[in-house]
Amino acid sequence: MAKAQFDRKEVIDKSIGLFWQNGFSASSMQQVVRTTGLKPGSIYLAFGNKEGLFREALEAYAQKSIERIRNVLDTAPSLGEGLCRLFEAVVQESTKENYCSCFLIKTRLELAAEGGALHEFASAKLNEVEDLLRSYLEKKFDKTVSRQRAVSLMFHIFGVRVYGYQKDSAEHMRQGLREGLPWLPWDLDA
Amino acid sequence: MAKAQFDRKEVIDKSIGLFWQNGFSASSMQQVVRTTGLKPGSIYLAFGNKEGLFREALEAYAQKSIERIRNVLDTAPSLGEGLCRLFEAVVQESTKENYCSCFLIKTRLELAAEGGALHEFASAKLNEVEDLLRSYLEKKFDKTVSRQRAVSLMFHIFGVRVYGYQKDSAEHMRQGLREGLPWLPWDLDA
DNA sequence: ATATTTTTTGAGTGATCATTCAAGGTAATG
DNA sequence: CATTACCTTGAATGATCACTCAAAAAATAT
Repeated sequence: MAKAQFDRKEVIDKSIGLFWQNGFSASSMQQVVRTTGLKPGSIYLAFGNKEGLFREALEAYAQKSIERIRNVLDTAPSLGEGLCRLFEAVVQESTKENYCSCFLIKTRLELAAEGGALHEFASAKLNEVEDLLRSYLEKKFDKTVSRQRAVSLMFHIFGVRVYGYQKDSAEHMRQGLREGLPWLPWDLDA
Repeated sequence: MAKAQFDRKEVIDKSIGLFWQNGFSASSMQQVVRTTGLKPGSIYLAFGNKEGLFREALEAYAQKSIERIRNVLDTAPSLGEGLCRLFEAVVQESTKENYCSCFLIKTRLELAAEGGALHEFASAKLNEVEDLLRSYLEKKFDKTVSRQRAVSLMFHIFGVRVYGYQKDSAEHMRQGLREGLPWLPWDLDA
């Protein structure tokens, strides 16, 4: 039995880069071949088809994202400060050269029409993020407030992810976040 | 001189439907041919290429959207109530069967990578919406507050547009909007 | 009517799409 | 070493892509 000669994680990471930037439709398998260095046959044996590879890439991205949220919230001195740090990281990310918003959000929007598995998967993962945030909020607030604020947090995540394409908008976004999330300890976070 | 035999507005409207739902890359010119009933030659004579048609469709969508915002805000009994009505309309829209988010937002996300004219155009129009909202806010609030709240309104618009794909979430979204936009007169709007 | 100008038609272009597969290579097993 | 089992290779497939163009039709101008 010959084992796969390529590093699967590496291939997935490169695929995340490609699909995240260009989306599903605008990424061709020939680009995947160029990006990963694999030949078509190897890709199809390992991942089935374009959707299979995209799915694994999206899955890996989602897992990393959710882990990062958990990690930041678990290590911060308080929930509020953790949330502020998460938002600051998203704002920071939007200032980079090749800003790409969020892979999950882009997939949710791009692939909603065909109602396919990828759209469902992206939606499920975004819901998972909301549930996670709510579970953290429920440590400090009652259920009703927690649910409301979880939705509000998602609005602001989506908001920053879309707004972030505007150049030099980081400071405006920080102001907007303070306006909509006044219950977070923005000033402690210096 | 023969005049065009098709109704340009009608063709644009049908193209809006197609491109809004599927995006640029996932909409083929053959679908455009089927949707509009025009033959390829006529389309290319009238609009140049796929990007030209997409651009006109996006332009028409943006104009309609901005006009609608103006209209609602001008006819409402107060600015706050007008804004509430706008949000309620967006929430309502998300409950429909073939919900498609917002054509401008989808374009901004889909076509950011190539940095092309269409991404720039969508971004410019979204900025125009923000400027419009700010100009209305400045009638009631000072410049600083108006700018902050305009950003906050955009966050919530983007938020609802992305969140809206979740089924049966209208009531949750309304709660989330109250949470993040407490300065709006939600209860007067019954 | 006739001439002129513009539009419509729809088959056809070469390029690129996702995907396949037979042949050759490589590693573990007996 | 031989066999087995899996992997890689890369040219080839048919479909579909955006787009073109010469000829027919249609509408105005004279």
